[in-house]
Amino acid sequence: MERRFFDATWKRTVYCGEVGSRHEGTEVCLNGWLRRRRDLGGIIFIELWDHTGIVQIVFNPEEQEAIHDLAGELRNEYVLAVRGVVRARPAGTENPSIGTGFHEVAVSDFLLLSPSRALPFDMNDVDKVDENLRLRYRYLDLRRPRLQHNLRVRHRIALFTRNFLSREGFLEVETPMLTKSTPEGARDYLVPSRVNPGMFYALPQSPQIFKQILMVGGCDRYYQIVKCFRDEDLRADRQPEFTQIDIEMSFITEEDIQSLMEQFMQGLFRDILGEELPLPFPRMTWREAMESYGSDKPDLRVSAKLVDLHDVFADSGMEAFRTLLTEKGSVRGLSFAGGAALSRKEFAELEARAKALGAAGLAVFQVKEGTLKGPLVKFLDEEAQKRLRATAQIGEGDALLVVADKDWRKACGILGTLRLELARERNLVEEGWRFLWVTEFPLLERDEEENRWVAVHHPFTSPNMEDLGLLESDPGNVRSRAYDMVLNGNEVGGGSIRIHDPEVQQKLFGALAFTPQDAEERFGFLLDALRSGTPPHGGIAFGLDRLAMLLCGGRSIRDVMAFPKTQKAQCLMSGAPGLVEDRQLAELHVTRALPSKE
RNA sequence: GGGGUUGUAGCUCAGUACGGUUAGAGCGCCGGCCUGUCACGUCGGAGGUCGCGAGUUCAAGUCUCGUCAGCCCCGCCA
Repeated sequence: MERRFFDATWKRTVYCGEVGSRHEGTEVCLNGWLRRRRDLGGIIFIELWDHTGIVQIVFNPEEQEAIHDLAGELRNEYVLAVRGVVRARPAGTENPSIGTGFHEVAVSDFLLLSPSRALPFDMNDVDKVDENLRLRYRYLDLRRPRLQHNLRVRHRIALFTRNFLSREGFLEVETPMLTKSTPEGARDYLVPSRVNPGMFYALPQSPQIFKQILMVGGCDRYYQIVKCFRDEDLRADRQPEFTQIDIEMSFITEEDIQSLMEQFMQGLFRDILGEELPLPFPRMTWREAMESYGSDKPDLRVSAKLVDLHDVFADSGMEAFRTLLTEKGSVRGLSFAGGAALSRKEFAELEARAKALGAAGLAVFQVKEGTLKGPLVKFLDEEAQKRLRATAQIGEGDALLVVADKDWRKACGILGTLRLELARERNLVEEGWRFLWVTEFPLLERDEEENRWVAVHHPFTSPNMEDLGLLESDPGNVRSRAYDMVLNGNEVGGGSIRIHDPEVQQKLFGALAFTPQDAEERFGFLLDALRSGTPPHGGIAFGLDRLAMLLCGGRSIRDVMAFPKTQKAQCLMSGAPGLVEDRQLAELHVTRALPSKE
């Protein structure tokens, strides 16, 4: 037979998953992958797949003998163009478990477009396959309905974002990928400059400074869906390159951006999931989040809260706690409904976990048969016991876990971790989408290694103007104008009102222990810009990958990225990163200095 | 940098607590039979450096040490 090629006559007239009653009796052309074949000796069925679904094709030797004979050679994942007439399946042979299951295509002719080798894993059973292999053969993994769905959801998120922000007057502006390294923050990915020997670009950790300068440049409202790069260790929700929805606005305060971003989320969830989010989202200060939930990104689906046991133990007979409290230490509790049933062994296991998190110990109170039990009860008089039960709101059958530490953040953090672990183990995480804003983060925190103050958010975040006076006297207690959007215990976005006053900016660089020359050298262009007529401005950035992950119900952002990297930041498909030739390095004025193997 | 976990046929796994014939199963692959299946059925066949390297032992998939890789977590991620 003459060799035939794919041409206009073989282009599909309908997607596989869309074959239905309206095509009955008409000839259609389908393009897709052979997902499964059932050769009954005479009649042959194949399932043809594309991203819309699956349809059954019938090769009947009585109807098309020559075509049927050729079909015997077909194998899984061959790419075919198939022509045939759509008809209702004979009564009793319908398959309601697939969308097209009441119809089939009686093939009249087909063209093999591309055969496939025997594949390294079974396409029909790919959910269980080792991620190693899935990443190496990502093009096969991508043919799974799950990943197809995720990529399409991700596209719809990006599309909704562009439509929403464009409608609200935002301008999408591209900022450079080859930019300048700044020493603050995450480790940079560096790119050597061939024409500037010894000099390096950095890939952006975020377009932060550029978007602020766009505000100085009169752009008023900017956004960008943009790749960002951070050379830090990976996690299920962290990749070295990831995508931000980056947003900045002029002449606004916190309330403006927060309420607009709530509307954005409301629209997005309506569009993607058909969910109606109630507005406004609750606001919570960072301090309250830490004290009540032991986290700066509280998961409100878990109802348990932490309590401050200062008043219970301040005058108690418990010497160690009393001393701790007089020295500004902290005793915190986590009420644990049903915890009275906890066995000695289970508690020991809990205590071990608390210690692994850095706790000196873990104490427990249990309410059994109306009385408070536990090793510390003997230190508490009747009054203090009453206060404990009232403060912690524990009743019959409940328990209270107690951690003491000289640092309240540590005590709360440990209980916050236990709170989540216990809730997950005991299925106490409620369904739903629980958003909130966390506000008033501290501006600065102490870096003990470098022995200096560093920015919690970034060095362009505006301090709360009321706290400006504390910048030199008590830097740790300066509140910032930063805010995070938190969803179900995930930080999905974070931003701030920026510093638009060059003097405040310089003051902050001072607090971060930059010399004036340092500041000028590194950020002089920003300071110059700020001195050139700068509107008050602020913004936010959302992690597109994390949002997509949550909206797809996934556990890892790898499942919403087409080509993710492994925990060692490698691409198993392409083999990146790889070695380069000496000639390339020489051009870039770079030499290798490999670590010696001990 | 640290802790945990996994690694046996192309894929998913069993076998390892207590070392002992020729390392098994299902799926996939190859071949035969089979005309309404849909995880088609059925008969047969090929397919193994038990991640890699040392060590203990008469004997190692199994025990010891090291190492590599995937995943989860801590540190880190303004």
